[in-house]
Amino acid sequence: MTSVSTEPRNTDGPSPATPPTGGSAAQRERRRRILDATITLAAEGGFDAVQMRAVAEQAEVALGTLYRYFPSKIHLLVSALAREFTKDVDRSAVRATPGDTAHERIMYVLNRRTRALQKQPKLTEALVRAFMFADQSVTGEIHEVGTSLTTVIARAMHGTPTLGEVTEEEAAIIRIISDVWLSALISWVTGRMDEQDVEKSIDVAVRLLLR
Amino acid sequence: MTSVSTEPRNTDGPSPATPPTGGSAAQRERRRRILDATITLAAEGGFDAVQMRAVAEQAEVALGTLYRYFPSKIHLLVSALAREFTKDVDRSAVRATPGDTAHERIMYVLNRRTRALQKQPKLTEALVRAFMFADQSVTGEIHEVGTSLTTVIARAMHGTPTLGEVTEEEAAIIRIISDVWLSALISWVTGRMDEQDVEKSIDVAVRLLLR
DNA sequence: GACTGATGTAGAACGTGTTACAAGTCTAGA
DNA sequence: TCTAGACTTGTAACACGTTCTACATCAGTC
Repeated sequence: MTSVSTEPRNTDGPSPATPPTGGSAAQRERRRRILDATITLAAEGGFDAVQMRAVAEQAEVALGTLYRYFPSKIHLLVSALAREFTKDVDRSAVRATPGDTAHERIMYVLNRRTRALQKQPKLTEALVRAFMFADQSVTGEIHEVGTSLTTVIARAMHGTPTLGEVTEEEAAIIRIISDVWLSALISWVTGRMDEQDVEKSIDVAVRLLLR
Repeated sequence: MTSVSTEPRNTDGPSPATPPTGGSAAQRERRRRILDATITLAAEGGFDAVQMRAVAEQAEVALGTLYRYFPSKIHLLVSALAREFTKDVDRSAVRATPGDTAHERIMYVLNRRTRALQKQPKLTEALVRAFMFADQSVTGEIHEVGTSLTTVIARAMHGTPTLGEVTEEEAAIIRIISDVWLSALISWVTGRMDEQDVEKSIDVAVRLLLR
């Protein structure tokens, strides 16, 4: 039912016309309201419920303004995902991850995040689908999400909030784990895996990669 | 610009109202024409160019008929992908994969397929995006694609066209390789990786998993 | 205080996926 | 052959992402 733009657009500037930190206080406030509305609607009804008119109305901005801030529905949802993930990264910087081995720590971090997402299936569906559908014009936001994820995994791998050097090999392993995690998440969102399958598949991947 | 349904629909029957092999000769012929038109349009203009009205026109069926055969654009594209992959599996069954080690054979198979896809970037974009965006209602077609992929990798791993027993561990490794491959393909489609990155990332994953 | 350019608002308009409907056509079985 | 039912067709209508237009507001400058 819902439509989704797939054409690159807004090619003359950075993807979010209003980046997270720039602009006046009123603008940052509008941006926050828009993302809040997005999360609320997505949590209630998933991807399809995030309708641009509904977001605009709930955030109390005009439709044109919404599009000025986020040039497409996909940008909007991926930006929302990036904001959520960034919160998580900040939290993970505060204290060491529990667990005696890299395997345990990585599983701890990923399972915690997985379970948090699974508590809000509609929201997760909306965010993950948007992430996967994103095209070239969303590169910036996608990259932000990817960075958050690898940072958190790298911290868990080393067991310290401060991030030391990461070797080539470790970086490769982390990327693969991210891929498996995202893949599992999609499978879960689309009903092809249940909660246990997700944890299991990540566990196997981590075990195979860290041996 | 393009719209994509994300609601489950056609919930009272199997996803493709007309499965690949059933129906009259005329129906199989119509199905073939529809998928051919889909591939042609996708190869020319990617996901956005696969417009349902255009597919119907080129396949010389009515729009309603198109929807009777494929209940949504996503079903249509994923079915097209499944058909292409199935062809590949059939081919891989004919002769042994070249290469002295499992690593070499897997890389041979995946690289060959990757390069084939990269020769038709628009087509690949359309098929991969549809695959990733697919929701619950497309489970059947998705599963078909997944099976093709794992079969081909399993054959390459063993080096024989006939498929012997696959251990739990091997199955897990194959799934992870599939995940990495699909992930890399998406990154390539969306311009976040180039050809070499794709091959490299798969090579690293296979090396780490088979050591 | 008036001007100007950027920003925001309200709402219409457009394109494409999807659905609905009325009428024609084909097929199996009596 | 005739008929019931399934299948096709052609076309209109609808929903929602996206774009466009005309006007209002606001911040900074003279």
